[in-house]
Amino acid sequence: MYSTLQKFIKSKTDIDDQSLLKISLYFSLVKTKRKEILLNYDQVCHHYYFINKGCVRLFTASKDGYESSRYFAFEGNFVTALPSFIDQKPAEEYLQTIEKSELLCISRIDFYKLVDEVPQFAKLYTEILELGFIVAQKRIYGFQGFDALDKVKWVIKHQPQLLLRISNKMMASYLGISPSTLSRIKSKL
Amino acid sequence: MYSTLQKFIKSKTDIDDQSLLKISLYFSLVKTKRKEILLNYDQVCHHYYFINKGCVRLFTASKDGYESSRYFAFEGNFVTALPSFIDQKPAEEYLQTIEKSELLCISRIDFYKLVDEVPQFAKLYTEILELGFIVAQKRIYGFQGFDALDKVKWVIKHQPQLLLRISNKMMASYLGISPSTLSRIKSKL
DNA sequence: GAAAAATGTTGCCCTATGTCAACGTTTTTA
DNA sequence: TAAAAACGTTGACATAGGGCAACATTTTTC
Repeated sequence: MYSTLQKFIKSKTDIDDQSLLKISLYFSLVKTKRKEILLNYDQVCHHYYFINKGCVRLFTASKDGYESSRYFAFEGNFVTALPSFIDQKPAEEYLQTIEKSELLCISRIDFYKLVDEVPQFAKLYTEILELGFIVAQKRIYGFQGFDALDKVKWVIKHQPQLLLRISNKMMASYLGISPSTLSRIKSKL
Repeated sequence: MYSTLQKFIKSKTDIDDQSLLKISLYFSLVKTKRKEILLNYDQVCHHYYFINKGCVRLFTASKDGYESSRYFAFEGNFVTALPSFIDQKPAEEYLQTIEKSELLCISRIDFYKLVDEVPQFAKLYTEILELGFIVAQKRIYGFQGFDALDKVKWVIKHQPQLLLRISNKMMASYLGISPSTLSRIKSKL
């Protein structure tokens, strides 16, 4: 149950087995169906998730139902609605599984407790933040000034796995283009 | 010289005067003209800057000279090309003052030394990362799916000071719209 | 495994916004 | 402070990509 998580942590920091076990035991297993909402727009986010299996999507929806996908996290990665998790304000975004998934869930309280008590976990958190920041940067700036074709090419180059696991509709909402346009572009590649 | 920096640090974490002084002494003063390049596209970023006075812009330029502004930092804030600073790879972006400025500069080596040696500084770094992440998020997602008018309104609401200190041209390159369009929109507000 | 629902594709038309150019205004430089 | 350069504004025009609808295909549900 904890092997993927432990492998992930070991890959990021030098850690003894005892600390690793201590960390692990704060995580509980959550099994979900596909399209299950983990966090609603108005909710404050109290959990961090590690994905053992499946895929989690971070997105928003405008009043008229238009969805805008922000981020997709797959096996072996952490995901949460970080701004809400940090500030404890309403998320203004949704967390949702897009496949049947197995998640390891830790409460915010326990998470920050580990950050305080286990230096390696603090280091891990710093690396998650650094990496998150870099990915977010690449995402914004990778797209800035791009037309639809360039965006698709960018994803093919930098996140090819997305195209394989994500529906066209979600892909389009991630790229900020319409499904029609995405469809037209794909037919010309 | 260090008073703004020290005020900033005190506002983020509980710290004794000795640690504060220790931190301060690693920073050296850099005075710049306007439009001075602090970091070039191909360079690896070795410094973190705190802005005592003035303004620093983070941007990229495509081969044909089109500039895309990423971020503007003003008095009392830290700024660097973080992905390059973290990974020590070429920045693929520029750092530039847009006004005559006074910066406090710390080398990457000293910066991480402080992160290791001064717990409050580590905490400060975590907060900078958290905040940076949140701001980057708001930036991406605030703009996603917006047309030009919505983007301008978003900035008026969330970063009104930008409109006062930044030229239309830079503002447009920040919003990802043409100066003409920005000009037309402003005339209709 | 049949019916229903969701998703993907494609054509037609339309709008927002880019490009270019002309001109006025402000800022910079010497 | 005068000349040059950069910037801002506005009009005419071109075009990428959105909206909608019809139909095809795939996925889900019972």
